[in-house]
Amino acid sequence: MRKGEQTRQEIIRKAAPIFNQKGYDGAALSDLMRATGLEKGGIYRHFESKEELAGDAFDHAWKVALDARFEGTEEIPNTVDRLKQIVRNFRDRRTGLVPGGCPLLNTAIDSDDGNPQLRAKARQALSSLLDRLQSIAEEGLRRGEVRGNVDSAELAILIASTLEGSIMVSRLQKKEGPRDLAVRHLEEYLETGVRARKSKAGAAKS
Amino acid sequence: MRKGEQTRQEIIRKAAPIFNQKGYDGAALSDLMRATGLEKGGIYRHFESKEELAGDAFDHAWKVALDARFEGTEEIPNTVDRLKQIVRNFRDRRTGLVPGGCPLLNTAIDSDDGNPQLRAKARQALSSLLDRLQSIAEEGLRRGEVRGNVDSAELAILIASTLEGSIMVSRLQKKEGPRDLAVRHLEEYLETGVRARKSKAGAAKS
DNA sequence: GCGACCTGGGACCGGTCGGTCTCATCCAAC
DNA sequence: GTTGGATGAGACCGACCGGTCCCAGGTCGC
Repeated sequence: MRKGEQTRQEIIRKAAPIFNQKGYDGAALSDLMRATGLEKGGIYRHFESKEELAGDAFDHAWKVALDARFEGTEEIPNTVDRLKQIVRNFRDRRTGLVPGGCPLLNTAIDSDDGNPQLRAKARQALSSLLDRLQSIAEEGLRRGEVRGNVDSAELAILIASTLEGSIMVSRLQKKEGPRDLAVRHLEEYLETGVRARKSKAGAAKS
Repeated sequence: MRKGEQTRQEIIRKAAPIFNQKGYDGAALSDLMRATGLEKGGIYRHFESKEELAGDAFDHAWKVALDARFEGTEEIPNTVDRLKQIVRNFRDRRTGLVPGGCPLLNTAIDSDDGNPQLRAKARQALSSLLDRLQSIAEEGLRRGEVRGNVDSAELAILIASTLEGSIMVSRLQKKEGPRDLAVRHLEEYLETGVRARKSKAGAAKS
């Protein structure tokens, strides 16, 4: 049972870009066979269905994306600085990502009408992103680094949706400008609308 | 040549929601046959290929969406107020739209890897939206209603991508909150970061 | 009201889809 | 070194894909 698991992971790794680029319907078994170098039987030995493989491939792609976006941010002490770095990571940390653009964006649109299983995975992925952003904002609120009138859940949604939208535009235009613009806009917003004013710093709570 | 054109338009109208919901690959001829009530031959009489039909269906869906978003804004004298109303229209003018969410967002993601013809249409659709927003911003700059340091092209991109991203999140969560939040955020930004300060009003150019 | 042509039905096509099954081979534990 | 289960190949399946074509019937100009 050792070689098999290895092959299984290999299939997931090779299949993820196909699903991310072509979507669920667009990714034919023949594409997956070519990408993995396996015949149909070799693939179906490890997965019950195309849908199961697509689900695992999405999980993989999303984990890679999420890791890249939060890479090197845990140790930033100030929560607003941490959020700013996460935003910048959308622009700067792009190596090693699964090709085809943001898996969340792709899968959300792809599974919009049908495929409830993939849709559930997309919703869960969005939640995982929002939860991490929100908990940082909440920490900032507790520590007085974030202005008291900021709603942490709303801030998380604003950051995520602004970035995702700009990624869509950037990919469509094949230009990086829109994404970079969104990053700058959010940086400015975090500075002017979220970070606690200096006069209040340290005098926030305790 | 009269009845035929009528049928053709009917097919486009009926097919648009199918393509918008299921995507190009996901929309099978059998779906289109069911939606239109025609047999295969009846459809292919009016279109050379599925791709041509998909293109026309997208054009239709996008026209409807664009009209709704700019509806009742031309007559607003102040350009910043006009932009604010356009932003609000994303939230408020939703009747009569082609079901399945924003056609631009859907088609941009759908055609991301392949289908160059649909992709070209999506790019063109984005341009049509950005151009209209940008020209309003430019008018505002000329009239001194928009702050001089605002880049009209960047403002257009920021508005479009923020709204599109929030629409994706809203559709995924099946909640309207994220979209409404983006509308509020943009309204505030237009007020605090775009509208010319009162002290300068009237003293802008001539 | 006739005739020509426009229109739509539906059988038919080759290809490809996702999925199954059998069998040879490989590998690993003993 | 043997053996039994894990592994992958690839032929095969029925369904359905997008697309073609011809014919019956409807529509329209005259």
